Amino acid sequence: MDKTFQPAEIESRWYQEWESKGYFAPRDGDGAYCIMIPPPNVTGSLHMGHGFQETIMDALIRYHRMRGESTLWQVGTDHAGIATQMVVERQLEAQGVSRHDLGREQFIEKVWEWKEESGGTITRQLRRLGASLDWSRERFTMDEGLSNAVQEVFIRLYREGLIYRGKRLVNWDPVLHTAISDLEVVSEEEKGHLWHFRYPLAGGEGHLVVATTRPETMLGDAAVAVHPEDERYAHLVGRMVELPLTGRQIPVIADDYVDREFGTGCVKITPAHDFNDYEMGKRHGLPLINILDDDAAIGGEAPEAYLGMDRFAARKQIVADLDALGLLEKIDDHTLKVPRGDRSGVVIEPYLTNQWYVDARALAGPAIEAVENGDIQFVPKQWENTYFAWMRDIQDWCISRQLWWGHRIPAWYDDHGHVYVGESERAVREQHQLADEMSLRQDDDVLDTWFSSALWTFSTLGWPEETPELAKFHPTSVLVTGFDIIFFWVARMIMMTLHFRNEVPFHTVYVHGLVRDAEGQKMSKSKGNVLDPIDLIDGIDLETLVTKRISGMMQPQLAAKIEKATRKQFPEGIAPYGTDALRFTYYSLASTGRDIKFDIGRIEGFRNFCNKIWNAARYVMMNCEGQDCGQDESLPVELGLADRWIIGKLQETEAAVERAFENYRFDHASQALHEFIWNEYCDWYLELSKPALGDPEASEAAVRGTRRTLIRVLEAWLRLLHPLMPFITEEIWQSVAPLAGKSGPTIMLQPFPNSAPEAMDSAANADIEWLKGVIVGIRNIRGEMKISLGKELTVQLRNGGEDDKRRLQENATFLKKLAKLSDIVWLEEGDEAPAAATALVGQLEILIPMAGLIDKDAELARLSKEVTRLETELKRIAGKLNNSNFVDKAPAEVVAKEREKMQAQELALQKLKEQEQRISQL
RNA sequence: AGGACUAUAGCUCAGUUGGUUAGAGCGCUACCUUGACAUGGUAGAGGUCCCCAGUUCGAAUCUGGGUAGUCCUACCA
Repeated sequence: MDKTFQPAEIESRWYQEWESKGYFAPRDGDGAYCIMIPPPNVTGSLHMGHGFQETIMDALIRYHRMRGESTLWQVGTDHAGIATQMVVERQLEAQGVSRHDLGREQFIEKVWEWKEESGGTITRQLRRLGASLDWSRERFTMDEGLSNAVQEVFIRLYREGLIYRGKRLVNWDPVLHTAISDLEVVSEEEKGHLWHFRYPLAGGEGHLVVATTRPETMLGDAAVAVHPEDERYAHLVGRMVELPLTGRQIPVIADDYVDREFGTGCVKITPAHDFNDYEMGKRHGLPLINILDDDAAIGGEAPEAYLGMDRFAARKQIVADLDALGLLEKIDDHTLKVPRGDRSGVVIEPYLTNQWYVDARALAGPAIEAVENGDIQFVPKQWENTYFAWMRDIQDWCISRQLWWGHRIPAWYDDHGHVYVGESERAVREQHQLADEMSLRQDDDVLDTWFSSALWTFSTLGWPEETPELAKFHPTSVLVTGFDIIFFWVARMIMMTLHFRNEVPFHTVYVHGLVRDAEGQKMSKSKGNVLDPIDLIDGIDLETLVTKRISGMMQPQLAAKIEKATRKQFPEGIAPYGTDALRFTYYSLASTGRDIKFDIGRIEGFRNFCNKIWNAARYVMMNCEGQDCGQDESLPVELGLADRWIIGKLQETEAAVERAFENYRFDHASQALHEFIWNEYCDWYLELSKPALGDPEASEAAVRGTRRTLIRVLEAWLRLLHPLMPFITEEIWQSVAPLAGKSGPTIMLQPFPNSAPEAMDSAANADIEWLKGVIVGIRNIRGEMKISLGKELTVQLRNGGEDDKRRLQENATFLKKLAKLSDIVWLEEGDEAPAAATALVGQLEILIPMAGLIDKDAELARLSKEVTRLETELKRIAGKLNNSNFVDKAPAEVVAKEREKMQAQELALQKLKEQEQRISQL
């Protein structure tokens, strides 16, 4: 074995082995366990958030696989309609070609080409993380099978009246030329203006003033509204005003939606270009006057003078024209929320179009109930509130997108605009007995990508066929996801699955936090703070990292800033840490919090942990390979104190890890393992094993017992650690297992360790704690008195009880070795004690003679520090015990515990004071 | 505007049902290349558990109020 752990070669070797041997596919087992991967964008690449999520799923999957369950981790990607189409369009653009030049069919071919070319990135990355996904079942939302499922669902919902088509206001992206759902619109506060315009009253005696943030929409105004109880304007309700620039007259109406306090209290109403105005328009029977075209330039029923003008140019023009007419009252600065498309970043326009909708309200009922009655549980539970809040106020879901890349809507129109929904044109003709010569035209639109991902849990298992996989693995066990897509995806999956399968898609939703950078900032390409998990695994030099971060940016002007920040944060680039260290870091961060700040310091610590594991195994192998380590069960075995202790501690750790897995507390699992392996197994057990193995007087059975414990405990914790650190555990396990009497081709398929409570050994724990106490006491004096470790000491023990005496007798060898002692003397009562530095373990006094070693003042200082500490502590306890309320009301055992504590501390204090006095007299 | 979450060591975070001397990792200080490991060892320093009040014998933990921050939902033209 190498002296340091070198992950790179080990990782690729083992992943290939596992995959080629088919270990990732479900095997027969007790019960089924299934996780569906939240499908990443097929043309995308993994970021830190993915890494975190995949790593958590892999731990769960490996854990349940080792527990003997029939385990499926379904892999797949989604087609990411808008994102992918945008990428391909941009590529074409670079060649000076638009998608319209190519035409729909050719364009889609190009997209498929791009998918073939770039689709491997994400799956390669998943493999690098060690994800044990069943690649043989890989699916893609645009696959034939999944497309069939999408079509089936659309048709059935349509026939049930749960999908309808309607002309409504939608969120229109004027650059992407498509409708998007409410969830795809992000509103951020931006600085803008509030323009005040005078609208003259028809008849010519005066005007009223309206305020607007979007002046250009005035071309489409259909009314001016005031509050019904607003006395200032009561006399105007029912009158008409002249709408400037349009030659139209519009009425003044009363509606209590109007806020009297805001602006002038008069609101211009533009039903075709504002969601609230649309609703008000419906209440008052106002006309919908569209004044935009698909590019959000002025169009529709707008006055000719403005036709074709871009909306923002028109805004300027209209303000200028009104000003010229003397109708501009004033312009105020105003901060407002501007809705932008989450993909394009452009300002979204409410725009009147024909779209397809899902009646979400109807589907929401059962979906709410499933969470209320516990069929589905969120972890942490608080996310259920988020879910309920959204579901109880759910809006109909606009599912049509004016894109080419996606599932085309299976609807055909005749020349009269009648719509026919069915599997194909032929099916539609047959069903409705339409003559062959009658022309039919398929709907141009495709479905929202989330429409197909909503079917993910069952469509990937073969639905609408009733496959054996569907029967076995559905409902799935747990969904692992971020809270940012509870609405987008989780809620919609629950609705669709309940409707079509009459069962939940999953029993548990584990909601994890979002990975942020070290400053707590969200990682994003435009901020230039993204980290590629693969770069943490393989390492990356600074120049490559900088280039990677500033290339292909939407806003190249930020490049300099990003370069500077990157050079500052990673002056040396990023070192290679390996997959296991990265994974363990993720787990250690997976607590219940919402934000996960990724600190590079953590991963370095866990890389060191990997090295520790590697070297511990190296030590064990050096001592066990080619030796008798108890493989022959018929030979006698004697277990020493340390052996019994570490076996017990292993059981405790196994129980803690299991509990952590059951509660999705991966941070607890990683902490328990880290603590056990480093602070117990390595720091103490391995050190204790050295004198045990080196003891010339030890019996063969005892040495065999130590070797057997070394190797078996190691073998067990390798399995315990495997779901979190798959590679290093596999590599080591291969050589360790045979010596521990285990065999098998891979650790992956070995049973997960079960805690055996009967092997926990409280007597051994107590003895080891005593041993540690004595050693630490001596080391402490050594440390503070600057006595080098090379100097062997003689210590004297005094005032101990029977237990102390026994423990000393049994462990003198260990004490000598670990505390570097030449001799230990037990002082009987009456024996003369020299001037010495003192440590206490319970009642037992440990004396280190000062002669020539220890400075009087230094020891006095040390003692006085200790005395002060004890006195403070004693005062606190005494205060408690002198309080009759405490003594009367607190549980007897708590009081007894405090009394005990006080007695022990008093005794200790007394001894230290005596010691202080004695030394000061020297 | 409504709601949620967070606040613990210099930094990143644990802290189960109220009773610990409030913990870990990283960082820091001192010493140490001893045969698994310097990606290491040993020892150490470091905390007003955001603030105020309350409940309680007892509060980092429970309740109320406040402050700061983050996020979500809905928005006033």
